[in-house]
Amino acid sequence: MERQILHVDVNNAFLSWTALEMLKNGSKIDIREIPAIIGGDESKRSGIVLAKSMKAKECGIKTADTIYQAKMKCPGLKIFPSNFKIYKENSNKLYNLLLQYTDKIERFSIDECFLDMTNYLMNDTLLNKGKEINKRVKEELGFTVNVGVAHNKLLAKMASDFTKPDRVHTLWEEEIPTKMWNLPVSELFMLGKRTVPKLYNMQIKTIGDLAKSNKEMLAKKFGKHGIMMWEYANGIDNSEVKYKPEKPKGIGNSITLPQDISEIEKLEEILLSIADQVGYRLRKEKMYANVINVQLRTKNFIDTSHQKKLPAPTSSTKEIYKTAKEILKEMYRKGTPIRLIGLRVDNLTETEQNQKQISLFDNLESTENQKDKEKQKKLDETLDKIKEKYGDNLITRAGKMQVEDFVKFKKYEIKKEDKKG
DNA sequence: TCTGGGGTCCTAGGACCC
DNA sequence: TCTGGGGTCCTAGGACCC
Repeated sequence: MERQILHVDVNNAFLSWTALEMLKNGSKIDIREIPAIIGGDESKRSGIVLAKSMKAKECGIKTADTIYQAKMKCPGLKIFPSNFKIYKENSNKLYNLLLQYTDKIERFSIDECFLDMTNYLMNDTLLNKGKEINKRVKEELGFTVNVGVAHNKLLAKMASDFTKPDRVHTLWEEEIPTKMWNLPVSELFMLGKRTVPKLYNMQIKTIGDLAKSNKEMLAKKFGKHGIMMWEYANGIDNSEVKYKPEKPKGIGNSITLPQDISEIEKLEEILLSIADQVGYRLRKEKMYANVINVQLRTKNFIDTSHQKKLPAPTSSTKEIYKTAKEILKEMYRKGTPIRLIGLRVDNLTETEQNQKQISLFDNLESTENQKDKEKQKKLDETLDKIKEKYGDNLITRAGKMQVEDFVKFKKYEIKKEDKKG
């Protein structure tokens, strides 16, 4: 049976939501009406464009431009910081409104949802439902959305990306040649900046060119990705709307340092505070990590990552940090200026026990070791509770030296702030 | 005054075992 | 002395998304 799919996409989400918040707080200007962007902080070296107003877009500003570039393109540009707490709230409001139409909703990102409306149309048409959602979001929530209307997720997503803002577009199978095939191939979902130039060299310039090209040839050249892009270009997508929240496959945090760091001791301090965050998030998910991964980015933007599989799954901050520290030691070349450091846990499982290890390892483990583990667990639990209550800003491990290290880092951050001001 | 941070999935090569 | 593949696990890196 034909499926009935909607894709709801908030227009300039971060900027619109910031605009609403400002208006709520008495602002006289609506930043949606002027050349404005939501951007990172240049002094923290995270100066990129996260969202832009229509007027900023008209200047040629693109998402992920540097703020420096954006300013050059548009003198007089207004720049505002992001606020993810506000974004999450608005995202939830949208989700709750959409729940009135179907419970089969996939939250594809903070500002995008897929709705499976099959069996939820109630004698109405899919297009009418899309129009109703578009109208109600605007009237009840105060921001606008684009709605894509189609028979699968890919086509619904492509449709919502047509003219913006505040529009409802269909993309039925018979409309593919007129509405989609004339678009440049770079507009197709999942075709990024690496693949597009390769296709151009093959004289594949529009989505239509791709649709009419040879599938086997693409498979040979691009593997699975080649088959997928051919199917997408032809509007083929059988994937389901994943409405049940899924357990994460991995959890990670990373930080671009306010200034390059070339001393491993300092990198270790930062790694500890990241391990603390990651461990906290992992325990909140009630999951255990089997793989620890450390990522470094040099001052010249060269990324490397190394990982290690653990003998048994863990959620202990201490163990995560211990392994991460070993990995860092192995991969870090003395004196290299580091711009970014990150820590991820992967291969997550829902149990602490690794079947293979139960009989072998646990029995062999000394009682001393077990006691230490118990102690660590208690410590993690206690610190988690404190974080829950007061936020996770100034809480760190209990070890005296490590606390000092953490304070040192905080001071270091503050010093950078002062310099800038 | 260049270039965020959070993810997922895929591929390729080496180690190791049979 | 020389010469096999198949399968699985592990790791590093790349590509893509928002």
